[in-house]
Amino acid sequence: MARALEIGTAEGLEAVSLRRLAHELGVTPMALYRHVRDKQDLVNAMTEATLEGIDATVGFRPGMTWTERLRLGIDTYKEQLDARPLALPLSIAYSGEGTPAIWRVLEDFLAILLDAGFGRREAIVQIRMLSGLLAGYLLLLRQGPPLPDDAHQIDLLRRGFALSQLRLPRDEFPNLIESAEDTAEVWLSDPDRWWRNTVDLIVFGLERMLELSSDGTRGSASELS
Amino acid sequence: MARALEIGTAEGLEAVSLRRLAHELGVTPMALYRHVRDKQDLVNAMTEATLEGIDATVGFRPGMTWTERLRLGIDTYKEQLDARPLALPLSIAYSGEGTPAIWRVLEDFLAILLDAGFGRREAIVQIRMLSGLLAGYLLLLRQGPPLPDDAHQIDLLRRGFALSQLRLPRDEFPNLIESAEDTAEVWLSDPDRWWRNTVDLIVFGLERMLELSSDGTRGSASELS
DNA sequence: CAGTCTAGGTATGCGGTGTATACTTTGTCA
DNA sequence: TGACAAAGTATACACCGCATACCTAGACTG
Repeated sequence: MARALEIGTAEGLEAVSLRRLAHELGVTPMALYRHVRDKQDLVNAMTEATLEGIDATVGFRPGMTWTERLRLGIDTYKEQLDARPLALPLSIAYSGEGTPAIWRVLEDFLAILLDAGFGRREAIVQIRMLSGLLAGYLLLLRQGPPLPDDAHQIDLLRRGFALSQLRLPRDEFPNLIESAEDTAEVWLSDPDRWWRNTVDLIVFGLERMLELSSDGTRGSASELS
Repeated sequence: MARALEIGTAEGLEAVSLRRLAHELGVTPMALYRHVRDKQDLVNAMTEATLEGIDATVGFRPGMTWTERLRLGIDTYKEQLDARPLALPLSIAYSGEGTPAIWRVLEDFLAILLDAGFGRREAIVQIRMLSGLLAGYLLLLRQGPPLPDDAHQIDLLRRGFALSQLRLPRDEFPNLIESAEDTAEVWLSDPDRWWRNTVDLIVFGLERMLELSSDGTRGSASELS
């Protein structure tokens, strides 16, 4: 049932309505309420079905350092989300208590951070932050229409983008105007570039937090040495 | 016009409908189409009106280092968004080319990063990433009902949260189960804590990226020295 | 076998949504 | 005074989620 739903969903989440779905199934709209309490309930079911099977640890191999596993895990997680176009919109609309797949990911990243040397509470805080940052970032990454394949088209878009900034008052926005063309190029370019940048920032940041954390531990609870 | 709209909006964005708004204004629904092309157009107008006046640089003073300005700017930005409950939902629904307020923020952060020593292109990439991360994080921060004031209520919620994890199979989720109570406490706690943590991570990450960037510059384009 | 019970499906209808088309009012200014 | 444009109205269409009441076919049981 939820399956036929995903099919009807292959063309946009907001196109999924109970009536539409019922019609697609050759059935009366109200029949769906035998299987689903609400529309929200439907959304939750869709979410859990979509997220099912996500596993950020697929490429892990024994000798990896924690940063290697973190990087690979984040990338894998992103790839698997990318392979599920509805994952993000559904996650936003989701209202349940959490799905097994999400707990799986939490567990795996928690293991990485604990292994890295974070204290339990610290690791959890980092995970909390990480999940927020990543989900949000992925979300933003997707918004707006995908770039056209035609290079000329892209160029046109960039020109428009740059122009709309060049119209700003020069004295109030000196840097923005100075960089308009660069900005257009960065904004409307292959997302992989900023994705790499983001992962770098997160890993570097976590490394530094770890240093500070262990320093702080020795400093405050100075029992050893 | 857009004003009377924000009023009707003080009680939830999804409660804003053209018909509702028209009724509230003592006017026929179709009358609104004299002032607005679409509902989307309305949303865009609301967005620009809501974001208007955001200024992340209010507390800046002359002697500040770039990290101080960055931290303060991010915090100020967050505060001003927090003061506008509709800012995030509206930003998601927004479909325009960008608002002056957003460009203002971009300009200010761009200035900070350029001053810090990032190259122009690098700075733009960082800004791109930063805006995604922050917007997403803020978004996630808000989802779910706000914590109840009653401490006992909070405790109940936490117990439920922890319990739902303790039900997981122990051999598959060892860390999650071990940390269930801590997780519940972190998840359902004052958001300021993870916010601080997030800002720290971003600043640390950027500092490190800056080091690498300048190293890289000297390494590749080794003209000086 | 007869009878009940129930999971699934149907019929009808209410109140809500955005918006297209065509018409009417009203205020301003030449 | 009359033209004209801005603002508002009337009506209608196609969609939405969902409540209530009714029906049907098959399984399980006495």
